[in-house]
Amino acid sequence: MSRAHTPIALPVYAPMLATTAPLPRDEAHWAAEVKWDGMRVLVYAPGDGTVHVRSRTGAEATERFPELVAVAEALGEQAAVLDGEVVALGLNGSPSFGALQERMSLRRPSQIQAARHSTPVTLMVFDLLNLDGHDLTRLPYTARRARLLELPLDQEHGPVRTPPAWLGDLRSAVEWTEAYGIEGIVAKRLDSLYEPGRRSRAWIKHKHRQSVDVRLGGWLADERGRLRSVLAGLPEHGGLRYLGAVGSGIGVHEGEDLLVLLHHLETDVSPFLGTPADLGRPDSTVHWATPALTAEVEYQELTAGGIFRAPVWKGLREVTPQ
DNA sequence: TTCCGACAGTGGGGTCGCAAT
DNA sequence: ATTGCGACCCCACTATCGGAA
Repeated sequence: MSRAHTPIALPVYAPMLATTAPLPRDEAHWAAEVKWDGMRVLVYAPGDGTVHVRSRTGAEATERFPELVAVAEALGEQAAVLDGEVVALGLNGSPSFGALQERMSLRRPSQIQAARHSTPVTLMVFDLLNLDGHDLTRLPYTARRARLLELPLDQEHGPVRTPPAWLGDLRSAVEWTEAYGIEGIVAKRLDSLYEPGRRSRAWIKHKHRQSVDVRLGGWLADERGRLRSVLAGLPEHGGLRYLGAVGSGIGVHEGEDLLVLLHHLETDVSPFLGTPADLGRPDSTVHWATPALTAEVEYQELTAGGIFRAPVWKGLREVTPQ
């Protein structure tokens, strides 16, 4: 079978990060890629048949995704450092972060082996940082992409993909990803270099986020009584269906104002249908409120349990109906 | 002087796996 | 057998500080 080859020394890289910002107008100078909803990884293949996988923060992740040895098998003696995202496909065939979470959290080898079949993962490769020991980060995006696409990574039925990018057409990318229910896109400047460890403006992420008007049925306070987050829900069957706690986006001043309003509405009984389980940190105190306040909340998606993922407070609505 | 960029800290949802109960 | 909690993953945002523009 495959002979062991001499590994090539590969430098350790930190992944380049994207900035959240409005999409650029000079589309011709940009490419768009799908923003995969999974786990960011750098894959080091030194050319000796092995791979090393590291997470965004540099944590060792090789054992968690044993199927990624496919990278080494595809490359043979070639050495490379790849940047990509590990995703798991849900029942509908599109990437499911929930499905991936179970995979990436597994640590015991026996559990991982069992999960390889029930929850297979795919590596979506989008950048090439090093080839045969030669650093490519100083090459522009288009050149790195060209070198990447020359590699025999994308094999039929394999766990490794090199998805195509839209060149000079961000609008199509936005429409396509929107239509397919994909998280969003990352726009990348065609002439940009790879900036390891930096959150660069040469990469701009654009997400399709949801927005909803919720009722406030309570809040979580810290030890000193200050507002940590508000408990949101939607009216249903005479009560509130719990949607989650929202804290991000509430400024200090706004939080103080909000707390005054909520105190006037405080009640002893929960307005939520059933008791929301696992409310916040243990050192938070729970307060219930008559759900008279309406607010706008933005979020990424609902989890399998029907709870906000990445909720952000947008503000109180002027008028509360009813 | 003003405007970033980096960093630390805060808020959220979630999983596993080990230690304490 | 349960429960608590620390590690890690994902995410958005706030506040601050120092240096570049």
